[in-house]
Amino acid sequence: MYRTHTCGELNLTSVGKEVILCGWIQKSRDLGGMTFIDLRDRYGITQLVFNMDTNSVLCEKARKLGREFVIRTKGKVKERSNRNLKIPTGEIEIETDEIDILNRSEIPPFTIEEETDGGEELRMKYRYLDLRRNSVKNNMVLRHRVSQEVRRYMDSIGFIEVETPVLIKSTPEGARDFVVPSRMQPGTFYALPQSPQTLKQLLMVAGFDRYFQIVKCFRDEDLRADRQPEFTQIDCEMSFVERDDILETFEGLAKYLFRAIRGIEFNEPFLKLSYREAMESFGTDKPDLRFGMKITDMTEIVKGNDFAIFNTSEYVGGICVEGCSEYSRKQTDELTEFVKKPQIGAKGLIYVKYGIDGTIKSSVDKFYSHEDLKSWAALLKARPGDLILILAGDRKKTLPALSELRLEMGDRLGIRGKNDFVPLWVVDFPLLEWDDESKRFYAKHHPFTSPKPEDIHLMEKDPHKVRANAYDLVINGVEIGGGSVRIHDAGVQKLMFKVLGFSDEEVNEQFGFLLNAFKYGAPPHGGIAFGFDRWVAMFGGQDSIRDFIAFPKNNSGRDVMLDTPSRITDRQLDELQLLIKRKE
RNA sequence: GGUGCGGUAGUUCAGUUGGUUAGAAUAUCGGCCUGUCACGCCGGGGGUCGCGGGUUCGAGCCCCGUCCGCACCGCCA
Repeated sequence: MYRTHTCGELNLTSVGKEVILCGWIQKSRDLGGMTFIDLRDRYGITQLVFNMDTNSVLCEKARKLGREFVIRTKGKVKERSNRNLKIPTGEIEIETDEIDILNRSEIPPFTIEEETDGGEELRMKYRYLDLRRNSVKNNMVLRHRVSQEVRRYMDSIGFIEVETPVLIKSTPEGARDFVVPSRMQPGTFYALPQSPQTLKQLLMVAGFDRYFQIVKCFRDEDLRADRQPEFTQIDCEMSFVERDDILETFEGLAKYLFRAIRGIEFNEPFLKLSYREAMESFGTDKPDLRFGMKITDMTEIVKGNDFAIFNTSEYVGGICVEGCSEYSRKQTDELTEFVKKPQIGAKGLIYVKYGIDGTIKSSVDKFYSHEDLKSWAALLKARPGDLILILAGDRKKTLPALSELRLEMGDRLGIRGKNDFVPLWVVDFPLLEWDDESKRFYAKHHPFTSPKPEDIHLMEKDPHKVRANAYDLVINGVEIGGGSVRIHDAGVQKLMFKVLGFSDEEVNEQFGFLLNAFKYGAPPHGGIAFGFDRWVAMFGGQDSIRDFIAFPKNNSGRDVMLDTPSRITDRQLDELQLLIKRKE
């Protein structure tokens, strides 16, 4: 046998066994008369011991092994005289008879340890070394486990996994497509799917009824810590359902995963919040409900005094921060700086400190009486000891700013616990969104999302008001998934394209294949897609998805290990009949 | 496209108002060390201060440009 055991499995019950282990040198400790070597593989670390008295030749050989050398070693399992209870194999060691050096290693550019000294850029360049580290390796194992559990559960409730093509058709709606030139039809291009949306709908027309796929999707947009140009979705679709059937099915998946992966039980149904409620109470369509601190509309109560900002603002809103009435001037100044950052964009911050002794102090004492401030406190349900923070301005900017402020205060108070999970459904999104630049409506979700039946009559005369049969699964302020009931009626689909300003020719050219299919008996259907990377990162307790992807791209979409995107040869360009337009 | 922060030893960082030979830790190399497991002790080597220009008697430090990285805004149906 090439190896008999891994480096993670031997313990006191194995004492006396002859074993063969393979792995990488994690570290060696040379004490002169004896040398210890930590041998590492995927499964753990086992200590090898060499003694000058018993085998000086081998001991000298062991001393010369460098970090990350790959070796194969034979020896006998021995109980340690000094135990290391920090590792599972810490009660035994291998008394070594033989070492084969399978491969040498250069000195790695960063230390391959739990707490590496390597920066992110370097780790990405040498990702194959970074993946040797426990924390990153464990993330990959977690990812594997989640995908296995998804498949197990989806299969158990009758969903079948179907692979859809990766070379598909570009559509100008939505995100930018990654595009692949065709050699056989020069001048034409495939596009990589932003999601298999239309294909899964065709599978419904085909009668597949319950489909899912763990699938790569591609979007050529700028990156973030939680956004990669290629990412993985759990893509799902089902037929003969209405909205609540879909929500129930995938709430089941979510609950199953939380139980299987984190051992967390959710006995109650997930909260459902309408888009409108979410915006009004939390200033965002993906509220973090691990803590309260709801936004209160103060527009009316603050009007009528001489404070011009409040009188002229379209919207005034506030949050009540428990137990922060003793915030110092420095701290409130910091918060003011925070809301004035360009990304937040508030003009200023007004505070009311409701002292523990019942006194009220505010930054607008000149304009409002004690009674006025007391009535504000009552509206926000503030109690002595609380701090009220108020922003004013355009409703469209102020609510999101309050949302950011709320999250900031949540962080400061330490009430966004890494191990707390609060899922909810956000429902009844608007169907359409007005774009000022192109002076037209865009589908907020996508053009196949059905309007709520009771709102269809508003489609042409009041498109703003039409609500969609669309929903997001939000956990801890992160959009984990989103979907909708689709349009399966040709008339409604035509109306939708009309409102979006598509000509018949455009519709036909871009979506003809789908509308054709709908002529042949499309069942009512709907579905959802989950951001797999985000969900895994959330289970792993982190915000960035990068360390849950084996070989991620950097901030500017570059793979620094492969050093790509990169140029192709002139010959390749010729075959594709492509010319590169060079800037002057 | 924009904003902020950063780029100094293999690595992570410090570097005072612009002023001797640019430091620390760690890694690495050599020596000593028989129970280490963050081994310990002694010693050594290691620098295009991202790049280009400017100001100055003098620039790691100030100014301009540029490249790269991270976070965010726009964008992400």
